[in-house]
Amino acid sequence: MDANELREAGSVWLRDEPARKRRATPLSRERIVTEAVALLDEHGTAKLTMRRLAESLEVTPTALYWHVKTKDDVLDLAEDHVFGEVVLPEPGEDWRHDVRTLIRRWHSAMARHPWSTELIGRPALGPNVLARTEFLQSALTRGGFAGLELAVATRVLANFVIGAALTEATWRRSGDPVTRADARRHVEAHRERYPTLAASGHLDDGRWSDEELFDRGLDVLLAGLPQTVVTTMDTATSASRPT
Amino acid sequence: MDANELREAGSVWLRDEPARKRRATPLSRERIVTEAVALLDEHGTAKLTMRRLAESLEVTPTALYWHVKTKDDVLDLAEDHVFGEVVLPEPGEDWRHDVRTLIRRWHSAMARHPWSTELIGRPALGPNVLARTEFLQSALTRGGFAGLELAVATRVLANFVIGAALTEATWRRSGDPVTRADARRHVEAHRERYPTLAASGHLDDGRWSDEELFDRGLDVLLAGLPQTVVTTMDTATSASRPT
DNA sequence: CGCCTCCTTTAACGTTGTTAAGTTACATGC
DNA sequence: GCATGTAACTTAACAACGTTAAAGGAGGCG
Repeated sequence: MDANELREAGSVWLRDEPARKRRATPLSRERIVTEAVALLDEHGTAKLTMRRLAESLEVTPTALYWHVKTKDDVLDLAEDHVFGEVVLPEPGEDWRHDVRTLIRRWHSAMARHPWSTELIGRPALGPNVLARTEFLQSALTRGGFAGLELAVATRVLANFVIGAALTEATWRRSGDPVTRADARRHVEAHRERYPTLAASGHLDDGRWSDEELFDRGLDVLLAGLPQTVVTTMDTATSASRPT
Repeated sequence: MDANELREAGSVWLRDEPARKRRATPLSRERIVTEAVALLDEHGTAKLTMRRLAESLEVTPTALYWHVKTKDDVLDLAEDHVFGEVVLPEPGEDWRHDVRTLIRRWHSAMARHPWSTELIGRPALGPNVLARTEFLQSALTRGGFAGLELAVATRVLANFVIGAALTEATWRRSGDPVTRADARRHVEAHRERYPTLAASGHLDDGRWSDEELFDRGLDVLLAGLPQTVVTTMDTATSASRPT
């Protein structure tokens, strides 16, 4: 900024020498992603621009484009980075345990980076995503799932994690200003329209922690999965099928 | 565009009279939202700009700002519009049936407008969203859920719908170009890294329809919900709790 | 010394959301 | 029937954004 002014206004002697081109630690795809994640953690997706990202890296915006084709690339890489944070458990003898800890770690990784929920809409076929799916499916396979049941189980679990992360992020975001209190007041003002909602305290804050709700929800899923092999004779009474 | 050229170049007589300001059907918040939804359906979120929206309504971009405070307002309204499309079932005697049809309709509404999954991150406390939550909670209450269990059940179901809609939208989007085939080829090229994935055909296309996977998943959820009242003595053995 | 490749900068383009200030059409009060 | 006011819209402009084209310097190699 002021460096620019100097360069234009002053005489030769006052100008600082041209910024050296070879950086001490040159830019790299990895450094870009790391910094992007940091910025996203701090300010969210809306505030991440190529210019700000470049500024944080002390580089011109256009320098990024040598390492990365487009901004979407950065976002894709950042998203995959989140999945890279979930370390896969050592497969044990209890597949339920494995599934459970994987799901928990996955969930907590997304909770650590709430912006990842906004980015998950984009085609996610990065290596870390695939590795995680592989682990999940292999654990379920060990549990006796196959074919359609395997596909259903995979999706149920994945959908739950993603939905939970998204819900919680939204919940937390709308809790910042008066929005939350507003909604609660709105519900109570129209009690006749939302009787159950008003009574259940659905909008109340710390009534139950996200973690507890998530864990109990995971219990529900695992209890509902048809247990064809490991435990026979159980909840196999797949619910009735009304239309 | 050419109207502009005329106005500048030609003499007074060649200029067309200034566009009359009072439109036949004046702009309104509702018309804006309707048009926005149509554009979103057609081109997705990335292509929706205030200028394009204005153009479709045959109005100057800035005209929108009289009816709406910001672009985010438009998106919020569009999102709530989607929820408005899911008609609440008539509460019957079978709460499971009610829950099931509500969840199904909710899911299909989001599937009809895939862009809604990208927008669901934003604080969603619109009237239609609240009405839907009220219905869901009241049905569950009739089913005997209360307190923590009610909260858990609500979240599990909501998370499932949201996660499913998002997953399916992503899946469909990444199926457009060669991306999907690329991923499959990548998995098969590294078979040693993804043995289960390669064997299960997780990336295969129409192996099972989204609808079937969703319905079966819903079965799992309903089967797993603790049935405290309707059916006693069941899955209450909440699974083990490893860390 | 000259050349080549890697990495970065300077400059610029078109597009975006949004604001400020006008301008017109119509309703109303007198 | 005329001024006045308000609702609805336009013109003009801004800063910020993603991205491209072109140039230029640093270091390695001949």
